[in-house]
Amino acid sequence: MPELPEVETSRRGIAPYVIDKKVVAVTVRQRQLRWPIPTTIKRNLPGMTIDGLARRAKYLLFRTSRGTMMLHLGMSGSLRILAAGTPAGKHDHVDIEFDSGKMLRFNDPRRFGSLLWTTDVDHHRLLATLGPEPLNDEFDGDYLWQRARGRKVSIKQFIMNANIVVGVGNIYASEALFRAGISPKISAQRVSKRRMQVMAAVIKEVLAEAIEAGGTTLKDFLNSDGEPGYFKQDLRVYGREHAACFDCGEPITRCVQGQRATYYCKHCQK
DNA sequence: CTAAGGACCTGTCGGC
DNA sequence: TGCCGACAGGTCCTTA
Repeated sequence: MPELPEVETSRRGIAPYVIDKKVVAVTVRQRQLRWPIPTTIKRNLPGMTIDGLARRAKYLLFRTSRGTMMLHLGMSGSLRILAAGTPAGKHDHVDIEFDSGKMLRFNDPRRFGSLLWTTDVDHHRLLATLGPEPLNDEFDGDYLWQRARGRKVSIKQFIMNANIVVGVGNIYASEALFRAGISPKISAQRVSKRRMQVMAAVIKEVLAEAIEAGGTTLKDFLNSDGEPGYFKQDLRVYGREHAACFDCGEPITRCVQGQRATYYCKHCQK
């Protein structure tokens, strides 16, 4: 479910309900997520006010004067704002209740998500080595080209590497490569500087468009039960194996790279 | 250092 | 209907 656009959409959706709100209770029903939820959360969070809600890569950062709660949605996590006391269903692992009478509920069937606590977010090991945010100015074609020196890995796996650039998930990696006309299989070091400039531009474009489309998701976000696939109508190659390419009409190809599915047009992408 | 593969976990879908 | 394998929007860790 969560690519960067959806994480950003989630952040915007929940922000009004958590910022400047005081936590009155934390309920943990299942602490075995990607990592066990530390006891420091239940110990530190109640009584604290959420001073800010930021996003770094796909982590949501809930800032308090005592420390920061880091939340990652993993592969199947979702957040909802509900009235406090709403009965919990399957995979509703954590509730954070506020003095407003609302609560933030974290649901995650596959439990690849995580909920962590840190007093030093600037040096946290999971954040320290991350590459730039794709929508920031520091991320551009020159940067990509420079980082690709000596990299034999495929361009698709290269742009999905969070140490190079964060937030490019499996769907938008395929989508961006299609828009750039670049084959997902070519080695990163063999992509010219000019083409890397196109690469960076389309990554920004596709993520920005998806965040924009997230407005629709945002609306449903609070009252739906997390149906996936809001961006489906905009996808040009992802999930379209054998279907006709929108540009040339040739069938879309599916292959596997790094154990993840890749979709591309052999005719349009070289 | 890079690259490749396994690991974590549940749910759904198609085929037999 | 039941069973089984393949697959799913992430990413860290181990090994070579």
